[in-house]
Amino acid sequence: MPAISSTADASASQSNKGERLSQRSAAAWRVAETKLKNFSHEQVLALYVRTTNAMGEIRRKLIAAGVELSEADVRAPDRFLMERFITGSLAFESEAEPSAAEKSTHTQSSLSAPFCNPRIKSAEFRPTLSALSFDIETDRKAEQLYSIAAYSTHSSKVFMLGDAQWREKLTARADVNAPLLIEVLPNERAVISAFLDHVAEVDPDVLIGWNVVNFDLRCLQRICDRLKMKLTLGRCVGGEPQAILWREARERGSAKKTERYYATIPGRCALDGIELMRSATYAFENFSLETVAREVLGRGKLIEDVEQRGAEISTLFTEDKEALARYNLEDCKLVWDIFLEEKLIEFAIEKSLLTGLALDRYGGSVAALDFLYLPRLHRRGFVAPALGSGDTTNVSPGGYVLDSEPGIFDNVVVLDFKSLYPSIIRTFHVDPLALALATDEPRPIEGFDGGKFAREGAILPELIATLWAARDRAKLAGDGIMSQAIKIIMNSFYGVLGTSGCRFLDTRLVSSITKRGHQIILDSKRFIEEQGFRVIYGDTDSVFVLIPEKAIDVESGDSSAPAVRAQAVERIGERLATRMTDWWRDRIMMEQGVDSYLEMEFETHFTKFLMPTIRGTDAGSKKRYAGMVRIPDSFSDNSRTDLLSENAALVDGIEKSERYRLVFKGLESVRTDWSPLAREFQRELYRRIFLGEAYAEYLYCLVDDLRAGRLDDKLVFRKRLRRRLDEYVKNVPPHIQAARKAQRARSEQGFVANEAESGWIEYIMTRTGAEPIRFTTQKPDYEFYIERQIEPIADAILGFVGDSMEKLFGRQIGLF
DNA sequence: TAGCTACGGCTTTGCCG
DNA sequence: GGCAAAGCCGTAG
Repeated sequence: MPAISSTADASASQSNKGERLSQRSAAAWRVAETKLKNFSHEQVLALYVRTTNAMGEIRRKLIAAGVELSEADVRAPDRFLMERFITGSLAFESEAEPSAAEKSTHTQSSLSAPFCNPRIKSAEFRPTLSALSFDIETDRKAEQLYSIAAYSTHSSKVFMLGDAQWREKLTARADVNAPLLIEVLPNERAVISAFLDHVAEVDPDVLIGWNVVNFDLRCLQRICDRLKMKLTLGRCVGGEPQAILWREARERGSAKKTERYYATIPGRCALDGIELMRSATYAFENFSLETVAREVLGRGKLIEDVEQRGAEISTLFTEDKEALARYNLEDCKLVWDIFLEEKLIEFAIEKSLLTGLALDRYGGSVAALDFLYLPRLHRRGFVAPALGSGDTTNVSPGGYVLDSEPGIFDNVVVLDFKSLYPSIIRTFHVDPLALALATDEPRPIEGFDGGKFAREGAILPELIATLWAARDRAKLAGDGIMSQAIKIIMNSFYGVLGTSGCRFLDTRLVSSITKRGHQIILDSKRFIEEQGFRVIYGDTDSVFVLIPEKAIDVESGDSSAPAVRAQAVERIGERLATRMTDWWRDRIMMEQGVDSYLEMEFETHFTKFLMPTIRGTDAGSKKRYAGMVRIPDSFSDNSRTDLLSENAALVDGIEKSERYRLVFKGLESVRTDWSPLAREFQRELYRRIFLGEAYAEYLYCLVDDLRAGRLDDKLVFRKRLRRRLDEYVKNVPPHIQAARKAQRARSEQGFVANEAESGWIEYIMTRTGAEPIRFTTQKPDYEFYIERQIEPIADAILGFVGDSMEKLFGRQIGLF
């Protein structure tokens, strides 16, 4: 049975333009769904808006466009069902299997309005949303509310618990020009009420914050429950401000540590900076507000010792409320400025309009594919398979990683295929519908693992083409946000097809992508070698090509100027990429008779490049390398405009010296579970060796300093606990030993589990093993750090310059 | 309120004798 | 004590 079946559509009945879909029973939904077919594009959009809590601007535009919206439309939390309506999948899924007659009939759906992405169709529905950033301060132990700070375009204010004396003191100081407005209130209830009034007055579309749902909102909710009051942060319905609706996240595996909740705030939406940045593929050392703010804004929190801030906040609350208010408000501002700087709300809107999912849905790749795919499928008269019908017995491979040649090289060029997987999908018509239709076709396009694809009728390739074009337009228009949002969605299609959570799961689809990728990378390597070049490495969609001096001599006319030679290398790289693209175009046309959308491009020129061996062997490593890239003279640092581009500078561990930047991939210096000592050491040592500088003295001094205790602040390991502490039974690695010691120490001191610490452990290695940094007085075991952190890093590169730790320090480093 | 696989390094654990 | 396997984490793409 084909994965996709066709069905005859019910013919259009009478128009039901005023229909309101407020009923909740499944039967009613189903009836309404059939009526949906008669709805105009705008009306369907209106339904969508309903599902996304009706952000103010969209709502106003729809109203202006003559679409009626009831209060109920604004409130309805049943987004999931509504999404299904829009995608047209709900009514069919639960029905019996279509008859043979139905299967053989391809009827066009009666949905007349063009049903495509509204953002791409017209800019008209691109909304702007008003925001309010807020942050609470509490006594962590007793969960007493200290203050709530709120920051928005029009006003900033701190609502603080305090008695009449404080009130007098602080009010007296708050003159008109002071940017800090503190309202001192006598009890928690009054603080919350004042805050709720403030929110109602500002009337923001979105509430933003840092872990805002699962910390600030949850905490406020618990306090409200204790006070027996309603947390009415929602917009008004019938004059009544609405309370938050909570839904507990479903448990996922046994690794889950703490419960998580989703918040529905009628008429508004809570956007969490952490989740949003994660979904946009930002990467930081960690996602603490301190770290991200330092990285993005170049400034951090107001309290110095971020580690101990729990205690400091309590002290400030009793002794210096103004300072606490400033701190509290500054956190709001940091969040606000991060959102502003990185255009996070705009990103959320673009993503939402592209995927059809609510603004505060951060993952949802499967649902996004449904949103984009199902309407198109439906319009062609086909019904998608239900969830769980895919065959999960066979697994498809992932990307192909070429064996590497270890060593230090000059002039290595990286060529890679632009969006390889999307371009494979596009070129070879990898698509669920095309797979189903291929059975009727005399000469389908060949895939892998039995996959064959029809030459006409594929949906996914068309979808990618549309997105691709939209992305090119966005890039041209300088719209990095849009471009990034599209890129994420395009790249998610492949992954989605390989999960049992996706209705289209099929190994033939996945293998036809990844195994085609294998063929492409392997044959590309062969092609380049036939051109007389050495390919020393490659991963999934890239090849690393060594450019010999001789070729550079020829290309540069025997120039010795570094800039001229670098340009020559670049030209050689560009030329290779172009030839490769052309070669594949010809070959694919010949073999399969389709147009190739594969495009190889020149990516990077490493003037120096290092490929390590697998430790303790002579074999070249994979997914670990370092290189030096020349920064052209004309380079000007436009601060952080490149954060959303392919290589976010600080994320990849790039360091800028005067004319070069170092790139580290996979090596210790980009691994957060290595000590800062080791990470800094690797950067410095590689820099020296790449630039031909002396390193012996540096190493001697480093070891000296370490043993003298001058580097004690760089010895802390930081590691995540991916499961609950008691679940580590098979193995108890060092970080777990440390975490258990910390847990014991805390309970002895009568502390409740520290929220900030859950899920992470910081420890050092001592003579008696791993010790939690917060609860140890032990001295670090310096020999451990020399042997296990310095030595392996040093030897990985020193071997290539005929040196080693042993040569530098003698047979026994310990005896030096 | 379900994207994927490939890979390396370090550690503990289990097994051998 | 020596060795291989398994567990765990973080990373590349």
